Amino acid sequence: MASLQKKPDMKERILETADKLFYLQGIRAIGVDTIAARIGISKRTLYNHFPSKDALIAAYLERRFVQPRPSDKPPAAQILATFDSLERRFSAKDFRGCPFVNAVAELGAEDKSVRKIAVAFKESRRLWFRNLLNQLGVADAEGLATQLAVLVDGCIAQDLVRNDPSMARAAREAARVLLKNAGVKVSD
Amino acid sequence: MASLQKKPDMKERILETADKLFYLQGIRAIGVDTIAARIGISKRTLYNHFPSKDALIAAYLERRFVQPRPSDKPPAAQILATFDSLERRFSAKDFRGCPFVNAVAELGAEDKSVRKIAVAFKESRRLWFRNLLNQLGVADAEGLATQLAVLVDGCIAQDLVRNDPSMARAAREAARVLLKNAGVKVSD
DNA sequence: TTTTAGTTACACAGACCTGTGTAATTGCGC
DNA sequence: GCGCAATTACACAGGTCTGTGTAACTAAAA
Repeated sequence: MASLQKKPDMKERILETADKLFYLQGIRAIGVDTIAARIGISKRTLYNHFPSKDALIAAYLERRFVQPRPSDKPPAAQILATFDSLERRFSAKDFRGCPFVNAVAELGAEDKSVRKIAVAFKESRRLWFRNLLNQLGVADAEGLATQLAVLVDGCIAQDLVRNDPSMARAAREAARVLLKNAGVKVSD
Repeated sequence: MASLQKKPDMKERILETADKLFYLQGIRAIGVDTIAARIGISKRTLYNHFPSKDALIAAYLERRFVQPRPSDKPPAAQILATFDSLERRFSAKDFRGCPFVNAVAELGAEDKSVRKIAVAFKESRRLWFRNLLNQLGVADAEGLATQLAVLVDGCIAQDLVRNDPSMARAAREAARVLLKNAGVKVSD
């Protein structure tokens, strides 16, 4: 009972629920039983869609790997808007840090596949910054992109422990100074 | 056998070992059996010194809460030296991020006592920065201290996933720019 | 020597975990 | 209605974990 068998891909339903639980409570803290029970399916069904918990973890992280959608705003505004968006997400009470950093922290360095996707995610964001900086004609786009990536992860970590969304604004202000210092015209 | 009963406080020996294992492999990943076995003592002895694993975790984090020792170097140099020190620690292969951030990531937000000590640690470092900035006569010492704290945690998180000690240098360069922008004379 | 505090070995309870096996059942397309 | 694929309930193996109970042992203090 209580299972009306909605069409939308069982696999996706499992992933949705795993995402919520893994992210909010930790990967190690959540067992597959818990996930199945939350959806109202049997554990067997879950294992029919994912061969192991590790596979589910991998799929969870891959699903979290989303690129920012392209924008027509000016590059400098896009960069600063990153931090505004972070501040908004910090304010939601279901924010609990970066899922990739958390996964590496939880699962340890020996878990190669987790570390691999985490690195890929971090690098993809750094490259997104670098691309915008190149559009702005910044000389050391490489270095500045790295610094911006550091600011992003820094305010995320700070908010994770402090629950203080204003950390995003601090990071934004720092980013603004760094951009100005690199010769970028920045409005506010 | 294999237990020569060295005097030095059993409690401290337990903490030393717990520290190493908790930090390198994760708190949830290490059981009390593992810690006891590593020292060569019985699990019973461990529980004679700590009433529960939670108590051991708390003691582990408290032991990690060390303040930087006072220095006679000029304040600006002390601030920048923070990042040099981080780069050195990143290069050691037994570095695995910030134990407080990791603990919060692992144990979740519901664990109040862990979060509490993590917040205290982050704030103590921020205040250390603020104090130095005040000595330098920086106008917004409060805000800049927060930004520096963000840079510290940012490069730590980046190094945790990327294993790239140069992240500390990127953060240091960003810190240098922020200091200069605040009117601080900075040598190199 | 006797007392005492710390430690040991070891078993065990109770919980939770991942993953599998199986036979019955359900819903859907045909 | 029939067949088929997905799902279900449920038991279970085998492992891990935290924490306790107990009786014997050891070393050092008294």
